[in-house]
Amino acid sequence: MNTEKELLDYIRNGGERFLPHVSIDCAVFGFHDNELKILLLKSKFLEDWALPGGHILRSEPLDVAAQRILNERTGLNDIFLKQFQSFGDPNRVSADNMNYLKEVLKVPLATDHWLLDRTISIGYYALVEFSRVNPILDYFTARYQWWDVHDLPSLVFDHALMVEKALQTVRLQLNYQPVGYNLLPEKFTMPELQKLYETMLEKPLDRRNFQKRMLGLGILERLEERKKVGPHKSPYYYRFNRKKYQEALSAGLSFGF
Amino acid sequence: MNTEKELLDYIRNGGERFLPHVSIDCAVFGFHDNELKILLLKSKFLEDWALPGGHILRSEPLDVAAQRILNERTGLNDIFLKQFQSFGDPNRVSADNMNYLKEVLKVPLATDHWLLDRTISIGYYALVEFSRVNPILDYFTARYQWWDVHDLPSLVFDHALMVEKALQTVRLQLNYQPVGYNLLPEKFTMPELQKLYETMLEKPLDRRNFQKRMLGLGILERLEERKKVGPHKSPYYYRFNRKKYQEALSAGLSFGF
DNA sequence: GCAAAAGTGTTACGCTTACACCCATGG
DNA sequence: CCATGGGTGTAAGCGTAACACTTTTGC
Repeated sequence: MNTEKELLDYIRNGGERFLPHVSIDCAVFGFHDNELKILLLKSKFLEDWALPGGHILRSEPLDVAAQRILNERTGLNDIFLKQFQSFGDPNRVSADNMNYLKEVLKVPLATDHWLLDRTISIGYYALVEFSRVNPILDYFTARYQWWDVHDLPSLVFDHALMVEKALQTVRLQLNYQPVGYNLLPEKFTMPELQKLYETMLEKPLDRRNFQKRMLGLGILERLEERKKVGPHKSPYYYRFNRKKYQEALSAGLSFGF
Repeated sequence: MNTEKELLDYIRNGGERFLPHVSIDCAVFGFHDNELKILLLKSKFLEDWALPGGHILRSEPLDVAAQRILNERTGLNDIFLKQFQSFGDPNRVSADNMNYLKEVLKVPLATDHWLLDRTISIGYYALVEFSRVNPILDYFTARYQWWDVHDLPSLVFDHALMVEKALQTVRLQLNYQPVGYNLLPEKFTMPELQKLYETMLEKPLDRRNFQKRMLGLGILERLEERKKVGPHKSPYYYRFNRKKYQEALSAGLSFGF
């Protein structure tokens, strides 16, 4: 949807290509500056910020739709994505909230229009490597911005609830999901990994015990290279051993937090 | 839907009262004879067994819809119900699977009929007290039956997948959800409670450690009464102290399994 | 009296936590 | 040389798991 023409076609005829009454919204998490961040977009037509989302093609599986929607917006492929909950409050998107469709776009819309009828949204969360995301603007979107999850702007519809539930889910699954693997770059230091877990768990961890535990899982490889980052000893780089990580996850790995 | 007339009206005009493209299916778990059971129904019009399910009223919240659907089928109120996943494979209900609507009911249906179009189903699981369930038949349903989760019949659509995911979810949440509270009757013995956990965890537990752990949680009350069940010592009855159970859950209770 | 199941307490082990000193680097 | 942060091992304590004998009951 890069032109007004495409947008109008989407509004008028999207109901033929997409499944009405259902949508997908994605809480995209990244990690940067020792903060857990979430990617939000600002529509040209709404005051508040929103999760990236979209509709499901008529014959498209849900997981594929979520991947496609994020790929169109971030350029990323093979994103770590998990469905976490569906949101269906009948007033989650009020008629008022959709008024921009009529007013801003000057398009006459029937009350049973596919975009105005009640819509259930399926919530996905994504874990991505912060630096690899290059948001792609479309005709709908004014800009993208990463937000610290502790300091969010006002969100449209029920998206604040979605973020809250996505966060809860990620935190609960921290012990069993490859959170570090997906949120950190290829190479990272032990203090960086620890900061990630401290941020997720919202509590400080003991450096020595943390390192013992992580190395004890047998899924990390220490590199020769050290990161040079200031007036002190340089930390080693580590990377995940993909194969061993996969094996450990299959075998019921728990990080023990 | 107790008469053919009501059923026909539902098929013809249900799309006005219910939200199309979305449905709810419920995996109802009970515990009996030391087995975890699931409640399935046999439609008059299908070969295979099915989870109880239904559609969402146009302005009804999801959780309310799930409660209503189960209440209509089991007579139970205030059921412990949790949404666990939405299922949206485009072929989860094939056109062939819906042929019964045309053939058996002899109703001419357009291809864009609200019941034939692709439908996303929101999966809920319920934990109920086995003995309190009195299934209510309607015009659609031939009968209900409890099935051991290890020995299920052939299921319609993608309902086998739903049962599998529901089971996974229940097992994962065993430590944080009041599983015993909802699956057992008011009064129960310690061996019964232990059997429930052994069934859920699929492994034997030590009697003494189990009892210590459960009593240590401070949510059980021992009654004077003992259950008389055979040529051996009679076990005490216990019941949950609701108030303390709620407090413990809020405080982040974990059973430790 | 015997078979079957329930009531009960103690010990050992392992895992988790707490904790401190030395080293490298940049300014 | 000093401030900052990273690398590393050990000891104590707590929680979990292992384990056996006695009691009750029905036949």
